[in-house]
Amino acid sequence: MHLTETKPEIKHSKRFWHWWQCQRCATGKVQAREQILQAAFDEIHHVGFQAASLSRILAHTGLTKGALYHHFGSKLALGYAVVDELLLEYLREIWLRPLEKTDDPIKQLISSLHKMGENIRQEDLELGCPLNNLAQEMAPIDEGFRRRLEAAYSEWRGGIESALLRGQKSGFVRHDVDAKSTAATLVATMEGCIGMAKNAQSRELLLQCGRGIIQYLESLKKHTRKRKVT
Amino acid sequence: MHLTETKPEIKHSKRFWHWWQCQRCATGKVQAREQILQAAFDEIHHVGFQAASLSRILAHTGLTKGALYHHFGSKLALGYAVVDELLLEYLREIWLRPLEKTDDPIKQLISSLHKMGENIRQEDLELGCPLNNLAQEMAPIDEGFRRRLEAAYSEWRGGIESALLRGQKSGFVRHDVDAKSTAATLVATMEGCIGMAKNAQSRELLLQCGRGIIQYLESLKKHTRKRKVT
DNA sequence: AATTTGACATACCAATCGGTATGAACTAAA
DNA sequence: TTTAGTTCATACCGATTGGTATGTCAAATT
Repeated sequence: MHLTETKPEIKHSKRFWHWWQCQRCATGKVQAREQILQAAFDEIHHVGFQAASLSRILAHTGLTKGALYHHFGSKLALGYAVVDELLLEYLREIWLRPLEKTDDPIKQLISSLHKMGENIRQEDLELGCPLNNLAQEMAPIDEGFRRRLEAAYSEWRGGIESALLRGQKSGFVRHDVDAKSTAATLVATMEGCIGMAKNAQSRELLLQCGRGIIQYLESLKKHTRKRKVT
Repeated sequence: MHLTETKPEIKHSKRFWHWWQCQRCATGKVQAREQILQAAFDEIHHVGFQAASLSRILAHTGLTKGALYHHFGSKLALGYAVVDELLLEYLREIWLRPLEKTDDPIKQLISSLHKMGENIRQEDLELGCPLNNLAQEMAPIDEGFRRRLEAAYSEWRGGIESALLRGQKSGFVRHDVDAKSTAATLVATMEGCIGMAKNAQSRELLLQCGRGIIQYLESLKKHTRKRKVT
């Protein structure tokens, strides 16, 4: 899944000819697959996977079905690729990577929540969490989707769990909290809050729920002065 | 919701003759609309609204499009009716009605959670909460759906909020809890837990999250002996 | 008895869906 | 230069979709 890192900057010098300016070859050829992936992600984020239209996806890229079915075997395969190559990466970059670098997961999570509450755009508020959207729609319908999304959720919970355990060792987290169930409750609550705010189209409700989560997180803090780090 | 018990055993006998025994008119006529409603609810619960097929819905009822478009103006109108006449009733009966009768909302909520955890069928676990499903799918797409579903959520939150306020007056709930934001967080967390358990297809995860919610509810209790009621 | 209205069934429609077959343009290898 | 393999575009397919127009029969109304 990480093999796409190897995409070359200038793959071939082929882009300069065709006697004057082949728009397609000049700009997008090497990115055709990524274009489709991103457009598919957007389309799915807007209308869900089942209602996602391949024609609309392609219309947004300027490509045609020939390109799509050259890179992806089917609509389902395209959907899987969106999860594997985009959704999972977003999750890791936004939620998991920051947690790996800290011994104070509570502080880090609160920081992430604040950052999200401040930076979230109206459109994203209305569209909700793409991971949760896809999970709620496709989990009962397609086992392939369900397994991939469950793997993502599992990784998410696992990341929080191990961060909480590290936090306990470092003295930032109370020792009587069960890391595993706390991680599960945290993820579930965050997704639930985003979903509720999405339906209400209310940033205020999102912030309200966010404060509830932060309050919950604060209750997990260890208050001894055993270690005081900046 | 349980009215479907009265559906006739001999589903297709209606075509046996018009002039001596019209099965349809004899038994099911008044229920045709409710049959379609219930079948639509099931179909939507299984595949979502957009992917819901009118043909499949009708196939499950034995009726035809003539009946459907006689009672409902469009697929959208059918979807709205499902929300207004079925979903909202479920919500009120299962979650809101019990709360109205008690002065100890925490006890009541914990009881409801236990009941749900014990009685939930595997199929319902996999399909998730129909209200949440519909909200996550349709809120960004159709304003009519969104408003109706938001009205439902608002009623849900409001019911919990006023129950919490009554609980405070009666001395069962701590006075420093903010009823409104607590109600919002509770609903969001419950939906989030159901959604997460649905994706994981794990009753264990559902129970785990449920314990997390109960733990949160316990923290809202007032522990004075001011009033001790059975 | 005659007529209207309600409650459906039947047959059909254009539009859209995901998917495929074929071929053109181009590159890399021989 | 020839050949083989990529990378797409074009044109088309059957299936399914929501929706409609018309017809039929029973009950209600006049």
